[in-house]
Amino acid sequence: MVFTFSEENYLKAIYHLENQHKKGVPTNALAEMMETKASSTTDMIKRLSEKELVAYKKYQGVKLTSKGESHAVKVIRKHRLWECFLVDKLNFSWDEVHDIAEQLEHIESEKLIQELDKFLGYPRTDPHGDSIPDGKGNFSKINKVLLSKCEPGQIGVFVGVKDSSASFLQYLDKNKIALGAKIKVLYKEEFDQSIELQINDRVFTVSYKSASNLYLKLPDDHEV
Amino acid sequence: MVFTFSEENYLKAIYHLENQHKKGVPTNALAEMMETKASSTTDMIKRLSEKELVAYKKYQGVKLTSKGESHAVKVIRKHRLWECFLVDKLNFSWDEVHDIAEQLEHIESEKLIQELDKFLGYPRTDPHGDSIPDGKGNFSKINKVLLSKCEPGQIGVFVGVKDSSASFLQYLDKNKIALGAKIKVLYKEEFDQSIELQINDRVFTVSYKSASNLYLKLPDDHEV
DNA sequence: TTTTATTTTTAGACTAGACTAAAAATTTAT
DNA sequence: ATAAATTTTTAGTCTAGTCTAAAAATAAAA
Repeated sequence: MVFTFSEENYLKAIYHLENQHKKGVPTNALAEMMETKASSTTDMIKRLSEKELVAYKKYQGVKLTSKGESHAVKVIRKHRLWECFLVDKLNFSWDEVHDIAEQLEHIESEKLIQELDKFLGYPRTDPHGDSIPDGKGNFSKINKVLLSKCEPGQIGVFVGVKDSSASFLQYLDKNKIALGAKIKVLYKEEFDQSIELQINDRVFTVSYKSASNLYLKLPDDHEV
Repeated sequence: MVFTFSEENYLKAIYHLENQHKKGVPTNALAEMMETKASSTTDMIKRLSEKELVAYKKYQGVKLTSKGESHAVKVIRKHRLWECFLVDKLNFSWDEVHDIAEQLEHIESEKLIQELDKFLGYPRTDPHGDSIPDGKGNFSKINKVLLSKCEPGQIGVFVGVKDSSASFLQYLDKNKIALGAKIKVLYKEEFDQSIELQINDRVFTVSYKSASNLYLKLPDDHEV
């Protein structure tokens, strides 16, 4: 089966939205993520449905079929491997890689991605802490939790970001918050939900918005 | 200026055809290289002309403007650098890289290509012996000549192929003819223009067709 | 130089992917 | 439970890039 770039981008978007919308991704949500109009989205959904990549009933939202999901995961695998390549081999910083990986993820060659994976030493996470599916599409789902959901006293390791926009990543850099940092929640301000943390050896306060973009791995979590 | 993949492919094709068609590339020649119909080609020529990438007068064939040529060279630079990457870093053989490089050459990022160039150690030729334009678009034009134009007695080094199709490259591999081989023309058969050569230490005969795809660098050629 | 052959362009149609505006279905609120 | 608001779909249009068939221009041949 052959995929257009556009089809791949929609599949990816549906994949990501399915977390929030377990009973079908609404057309509007998909349209917003794709930055298109709902009518265009309906058109694409019909095409994807025709190809049996999504299950679709009018007005009921859309879900990936196993075929659609498996392809979405392939694209995500490619995206994340290319991000590793850019950071590990070509001296890019983590806030510069997203847009280029958006292009590279559509390059079609099984051997290319296999060899790239090998060349990079089979990395298990990308520069933003997201885990990289293996050749068969299997994730190592690590048990991470949003900082904004943590309670004072909890301790964890900063393992990923939710929103990997350049501006957020640059904010983290500027404030010396890097993947792997040990974080302890000291205090949650009731008024604005900002959180005071101990990060490595200093005290730092993040807004609620920032806290909702930071993933921690808690020490009592054991991977499968 | 933003370019579609299709526009870039046409620019590249025109660039290559300009060698054979100094006074304008005929629509049919371009259509044949692009594997499209002449009518489609005329349409594209008009679009390129609109963007001032080509100079075009009806029925007169088409020429790249300096703007068009400079972009064509950029695409060629990317193509050849990616080929180097695939062969040098990802264990591809020279007959496997063309199609993937055709995809990768359209990835848009100045920094990416700069860093890739650096990462590869600023290679000056690609795996097929074609020279790689530098960041400013300058080629080191080496003085190579087709084997089919050589006369008995001439000696040269095999430095490149004209047609880099997988089947031709595999034929060379099979017969242990690799870039860098020292070749002496022993005899040209008048009947079918096949050429008997001494290659390294053995004697080998190539057809006229093969000879017209092999470039030699003659010893009396001095680069600029 | 007139006819014939070839090349190139035009005209009109198709598809993918987008859009706007309007209609239809669903959900929310009174 | 009906009205109002929201969401989704349909209908029709647009562009890029392709096609076929036919017309027009150029080149080759008689």
